Amino acid sequence: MQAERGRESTARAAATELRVLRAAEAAFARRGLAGTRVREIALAAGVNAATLYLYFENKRALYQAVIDRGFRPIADLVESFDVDAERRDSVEQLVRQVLGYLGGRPDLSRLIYQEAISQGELLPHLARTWFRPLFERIALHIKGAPARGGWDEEQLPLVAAAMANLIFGHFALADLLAEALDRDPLAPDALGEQTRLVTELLLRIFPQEDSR
Amino acid sequence: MQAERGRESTARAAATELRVLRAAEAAFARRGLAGTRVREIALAAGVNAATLYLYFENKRALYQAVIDRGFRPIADLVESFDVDAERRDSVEQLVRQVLGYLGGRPDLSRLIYQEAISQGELLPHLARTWFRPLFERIALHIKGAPARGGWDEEQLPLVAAAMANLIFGHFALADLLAEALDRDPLAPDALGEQTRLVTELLLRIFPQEDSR
Amino acid sequence: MQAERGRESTARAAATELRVLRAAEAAFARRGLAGTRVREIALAAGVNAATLYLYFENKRALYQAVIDRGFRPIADLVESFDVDAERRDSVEQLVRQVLGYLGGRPDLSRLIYQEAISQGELLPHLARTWFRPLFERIALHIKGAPARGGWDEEQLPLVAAAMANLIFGHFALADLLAEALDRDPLAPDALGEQTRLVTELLLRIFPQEDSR
Amino acid sequence: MQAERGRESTARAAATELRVLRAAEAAFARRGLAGTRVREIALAAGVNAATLYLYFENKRALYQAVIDRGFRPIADLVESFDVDAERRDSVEQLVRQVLGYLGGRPDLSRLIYQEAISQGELLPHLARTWFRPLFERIALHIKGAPARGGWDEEQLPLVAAAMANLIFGHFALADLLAEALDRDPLAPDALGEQTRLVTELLLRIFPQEDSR
DNA sequence: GATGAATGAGCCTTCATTCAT
DNA sequence: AATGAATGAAGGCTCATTCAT
Repeated sequence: MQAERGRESTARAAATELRVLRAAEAAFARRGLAGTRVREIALAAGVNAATLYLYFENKRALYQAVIDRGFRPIADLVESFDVDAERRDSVEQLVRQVLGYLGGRPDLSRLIYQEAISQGELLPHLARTWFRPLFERIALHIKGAPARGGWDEEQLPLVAAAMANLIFGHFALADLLAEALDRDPLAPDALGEQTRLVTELLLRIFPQEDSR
Repeated sequence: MQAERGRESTARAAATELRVLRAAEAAFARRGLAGTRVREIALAAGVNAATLYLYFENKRALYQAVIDRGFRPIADLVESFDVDAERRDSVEQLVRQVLGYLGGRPDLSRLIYQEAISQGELLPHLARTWFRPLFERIALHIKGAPARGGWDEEQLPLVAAAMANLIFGHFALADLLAEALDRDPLAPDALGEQTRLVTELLLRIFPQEDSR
Repeated sequence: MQAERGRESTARAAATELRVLRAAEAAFARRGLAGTRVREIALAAGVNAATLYLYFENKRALYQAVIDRGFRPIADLVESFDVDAERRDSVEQLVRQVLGYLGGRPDLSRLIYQEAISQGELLPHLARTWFRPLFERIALHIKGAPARGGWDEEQLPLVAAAMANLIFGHFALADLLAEALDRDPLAPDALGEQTRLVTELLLRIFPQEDSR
Repeated sequence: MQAERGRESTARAAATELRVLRAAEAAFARRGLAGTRVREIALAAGVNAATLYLYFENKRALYQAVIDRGFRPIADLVESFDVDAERRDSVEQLVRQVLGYLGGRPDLSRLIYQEAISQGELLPHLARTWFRPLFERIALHIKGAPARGGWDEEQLPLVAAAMANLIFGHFALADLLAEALDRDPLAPDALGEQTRLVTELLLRIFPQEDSR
């Protein structure tokens, strides 16, 4: 009984924490750390504001937890990038995978821009432990391509950064694009087109003989 | 005398208003409307917080004024885009011009993402009066290119959006890139390289016979 | 248990709300809505200013609540006026009752003049739902008196108003009278005399054969 | 020239000061010292807020000046009360004179209640230098009447106070009465009736053989 | 585990007041 | 004489956070 109750209780606690994390992710992504109210997160999570403090020391700690939770999967994805995946199929598949994940959680892209723009305290950590490896991996990939796609070596980091902007920006700017294009950039068909578009762009950026 | 006195007085007021607008632009760009404290703007502008209210009805009105002031020049720039400017020189020159302007005021790019991400009230206005024409102009430009650069007609809007991300994202993410690349993306040499990069990308995206 | 806890909790909240209402009544009566500081109410109530907002939406709502709470008993009193109470005993008893109530809460009389003088938003409501019936009841009473006390029908409303001034003014002007008469008009003996005085005045205003 | 300019200037200054005093009287009467804003007085007077400080040291001094200016005529009126004026004509004439003056400046009555209710700093001064003599004079008048109108000596001060309430209250409560009676208590005909009413009341309060 | 009640700090805004012109 | 520009000090209200229950 005691044990079961503990288990139940633990399960309940975990569920509550998850609800809080989800609500916090959405709120922080939209309005940033300073612009988000604790009560608003609590309301969206369906709990009392005081309850948040059972799970997180304070608002900042919750923010940190949101970032950690949100970006671990992305770090894993980056880890799995296969540098040798040079055929078109592979590129398109990879793009589809990445866009698919980001499309399902557009708040992550928003968080990146939030952090970068507001010079959040987590920015250095984010930049070094995740973006730097990502850029290096892309640069490595380009280097492996025949004739480096025609880019100078010193241009490679900027090229990598441009690619990141291409991918994440689509989601971060989704609302702006929706308004300007009269179309929802997060709808499945739009995501499909965006996948084709990015794939095509990548191939133009890094032309590969064997993919033609 | 009377008139001059009035002019002097007006001049002082105008100078104060300008200082406030500049300080506000920097602050809003970084932390958004909700995240920015009025006192912090006042401090940065070197005036008392109460002084802000001599020039702007409230924080929101100041925000609006910042947006209006910041984006009018961009709107003018868009207006002056020459659709027939198809030679490489022209493209590079245009890119240099745009990046030069944005590089000097990176806060404008940040404001765009802030507004888009936080779904600000000015977003629809911004999207319709400025981004939509911009995208249409770009699409028109692509259409005029031989074989449309190989893009389907329905892809064109997304291509235009991608270009916007490419250009503005560089500035919005500047701090993140600085941290990840160990290099200041706003430094003159970096801007120069970015200009070359974007020009090259544009030419790959919209290949033009006479530029080869 | 659950219920009791809820009741306890509710009891504490109710006690706090009551302390706030009392403090607010005293402050508003003295300095009016605009002249009263929220912090000063909170201080008098022994709570933090933020606590007020747990119970009332804003200062105006608190003011409204004070008025509502304060005047309901008076409205009930008016309701219970017995038009046929014509004997001297009855008149004196009624006057004693009214003056007794008002003497215990002189802030209510002050609130009336505050509202009337400052043209508060609640004035029309107060005038129509409470004063108008009061005046009508008094006029009815006079009409029932032999020869109407000698007043013309069209004078009756003004006579009723004069009586109201006679009664409420004593409390509203209490501090002025204290200073001018070197005597506390709210002390029990002064209230006793005032009761005799008003009774006598009423009988002169509305002479009644059977009361002589 | 110089002198004339000075004279003109002085005349202009006096006119400005008067406009300010009038605007201040209206505002203070309605909302009291604490509830009245300096800017609002300035606006109503048609001058810049800074101009007020050319004529009055601060808001409190202006308030004092308003009180002084407003009540000097009343003090004079009290001074001129003729204790021996016992015939009905005389009483009615006096009442007409007082009500006429107060009816033309209802803000004075409002100021009295404001000061008394809010325990203003000027209250003791007002009470001792003006109300006390007024009450004494009335008491003296009553004493001189045959059989004192039937009042005990110790009741006389309260009787005098009641009379004051009767007279000033009509103007202080004017807005409330207007709403409750559907009639403007400050209109000429209403003032006429009120004069008759008060006269009649006075005669009942202080019956005089030779006036019958 | 969860919450209602409470609060100190701080936010946006307004106020009375000053001063250079 | 008059005012536009400016500000220190509140004023109303909200926020993140704590704690008894």
